[in-house]
Amino acid sequence: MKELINYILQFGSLNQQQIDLISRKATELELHKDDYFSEAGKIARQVGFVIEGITRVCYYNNKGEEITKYFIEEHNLVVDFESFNDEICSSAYVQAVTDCKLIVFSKKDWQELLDTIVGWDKIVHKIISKALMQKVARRSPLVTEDATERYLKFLEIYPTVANRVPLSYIASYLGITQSSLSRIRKNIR
Amino acid sequence: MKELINYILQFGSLNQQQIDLISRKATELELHKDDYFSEAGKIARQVGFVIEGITRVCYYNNKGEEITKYFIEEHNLVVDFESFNDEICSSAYVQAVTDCKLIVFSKKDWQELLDTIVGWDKIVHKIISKALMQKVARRSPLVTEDATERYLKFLEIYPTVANRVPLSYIASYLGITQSSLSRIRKNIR
DNA sequence: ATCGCTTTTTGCCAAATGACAAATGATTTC
DNA sequence: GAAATCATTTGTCATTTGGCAAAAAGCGAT
Repeated sequence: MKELINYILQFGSLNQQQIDLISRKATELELHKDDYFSEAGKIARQVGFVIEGITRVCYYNNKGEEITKYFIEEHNLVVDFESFNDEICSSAYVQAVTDCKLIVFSKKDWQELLDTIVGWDKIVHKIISKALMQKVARRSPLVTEDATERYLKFLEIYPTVANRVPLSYIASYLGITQSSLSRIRKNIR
Repeated sequence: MKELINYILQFGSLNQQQIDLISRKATELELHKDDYFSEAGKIARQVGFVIEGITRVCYYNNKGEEITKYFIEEHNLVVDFESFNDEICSSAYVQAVTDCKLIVFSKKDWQELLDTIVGWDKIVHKIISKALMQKVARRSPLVTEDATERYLKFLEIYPTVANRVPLSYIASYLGITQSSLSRIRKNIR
């Protein structure tokens, strides 16, 4: 919980009363490897914060291949923001890649925080904007690189992820095949 | 100007007085093809709105190749948001790809709008968030596709752009070579 | 330890893309 | 309108990556 509060305080200040309110609304949630946090075709009902473990957002393309859109590491918000906010069906799955410990807020409690805490909306906006910018910053450079450089960038971008997730997830994130990635890994060492 | 106001009103409501204030702060700016709106190494000083023409954001990679990060079409905000907001040096160029007509706000005037118009910050946040989500949504799918499908997706994503910008810009946006793109175009018809 | 299952590695060959250079086409300038 | 400049297309060949299948390695359950 302290971790969540510290994270939030990076984006704005809160008094003790506000912090207590947030803490009271928060619930712990454990996910097992491969569990879904939210699913395509459903409406995201929770905002989560990853305390431990790695999650990913993935979808299926028109060939039925499973594609990893991005990974979400410890100390990040995990939420299908569009779906959660606008109450529209999601087009992607949010899945635990390892066993995970999360702190979650229900839609109702989240709304209550927005209504009660002055400046909470600004903090949330900052958090979301930063996350979105990070996604752009991580994705864009990959397109223009060859497979090896993509993997090297991946290692920079997600230093804590590479050895904790299946190779196939990384491959689909990078847009290369498993076999190619396997060969690339071999050549790098 | 009407165009800008209509655009803004999609994201929230404003009374006539507020609209007038925005209109008074706005300045017209014409850019010629290849002019820079903002430059790498400098701090972005203006927020713009594209009335006519196409701009792009580009940068140079470690091999000195010029890479187009994305295009900005008519009726979109054009601003290096991080640089403008945090007053840090930009790492990218914002450039007119065709002759452009923009409406711009100086940093000072923009700040005044934020201070004066209740709810302006929310509207801006919405606009920015939407733009960022769009960037993610446009970029991510490209990584996992082959060159031909990337170009087809490009045509869907930027239907108004394909025939108005140099092939080389599109190629660098898609992460393929000019020659390949030229061949792909030939094969599609 | 062994079996069954999944993930990763490897081999082989085909297809896609890149690199480089030359030719063609388009546009600007004088 | 000819020359110069820039953008696009095309040709040739090398390299990278993908597709497919089999082998090897890792892992959990019994």
